Amino acid sequence: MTEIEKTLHNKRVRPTAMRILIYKYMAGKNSAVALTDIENAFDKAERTTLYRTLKTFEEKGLVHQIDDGTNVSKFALCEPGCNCEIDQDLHLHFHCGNCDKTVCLTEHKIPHINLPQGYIAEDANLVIKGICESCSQH
Amino acid sequence: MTEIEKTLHNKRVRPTAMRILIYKYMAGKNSAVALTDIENAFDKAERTTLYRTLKTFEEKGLVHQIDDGTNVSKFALCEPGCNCEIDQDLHLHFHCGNCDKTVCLTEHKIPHINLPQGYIAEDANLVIKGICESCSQH
DNA sequence: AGAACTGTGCAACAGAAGTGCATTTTAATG
DNA sequence: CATTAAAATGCACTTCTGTTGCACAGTTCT
Repeated sequence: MTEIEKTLHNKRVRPTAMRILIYKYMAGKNSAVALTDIENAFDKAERTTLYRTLKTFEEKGLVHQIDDGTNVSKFALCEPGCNCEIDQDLHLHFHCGNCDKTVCLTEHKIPHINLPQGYIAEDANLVIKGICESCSQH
Repeated sequence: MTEIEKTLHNKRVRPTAMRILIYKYMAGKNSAVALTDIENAFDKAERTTLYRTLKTFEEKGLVHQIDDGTNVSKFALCEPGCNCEIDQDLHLHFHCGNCDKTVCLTEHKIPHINLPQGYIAEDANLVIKGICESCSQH
């Protein structure tokens, strides 16, 4: 049993061939991926399978969905300690307008905001847009 | 010349009948509107016209586009003093999961975030999700 | 082996966003 | 006021993402 199979198993996700491939693919990227990215990476892949796989991963707390403002949902693996399916891990995300990549800044949590009277916060999404580390060096 | 016509004129937007209607509609709402909302409000309206009208309004600084995480673009009128087409007015937005409305909290600016070395911020989007004022009273 | 369940593939649909082109409306000018 | 150029509008269509239903394949359990 490989590391990845163990990880899937720990999160109660049956480690099928496809799921392992998808997990491996995501683990190899340092930025969030869109469904279409995975689809293009393996040309044998079915959109539906990927779609449902990502949903399963998300439900089981293996990945989290990111809305970076591009109107395309992105996904990124959760950090080892992250329990975002129970208690949200509200880190912020950075979207580079140059290379179009979105990365998690897991060390940077969303600051607490005082809302007006009557408003109840349950979730938050903060995306910073600009130029990322590798693009700014050129 | 009405107030609205003056406002459009000041922003170099030709005040056509449709534009005045759209502006009036948005001014009457206290929450952000989607293109579909306007389409449904006037059944004579053409999607394309609305689409391009909103784009024009946005370019000329009459409205700002809001990405509230619903994957549907919303728009809201800019406040009188707002010059968000030049120098962004980074207030935050609140999306209510109950009534599905999105509102601007113009008094609440997005706090400054210290990014890691090499990252350059140009824009930011912060959306708080939860229960809004009027929904929490029931 | 057979039953029951889960995962996968195919086809199709829904909704939003966006484009090209012809026509109408508006503003500007003589 | 008639003419004309530019801007706005309406219509038809395309593309892309997300989503669902259903049938089939693969897995697990007894």
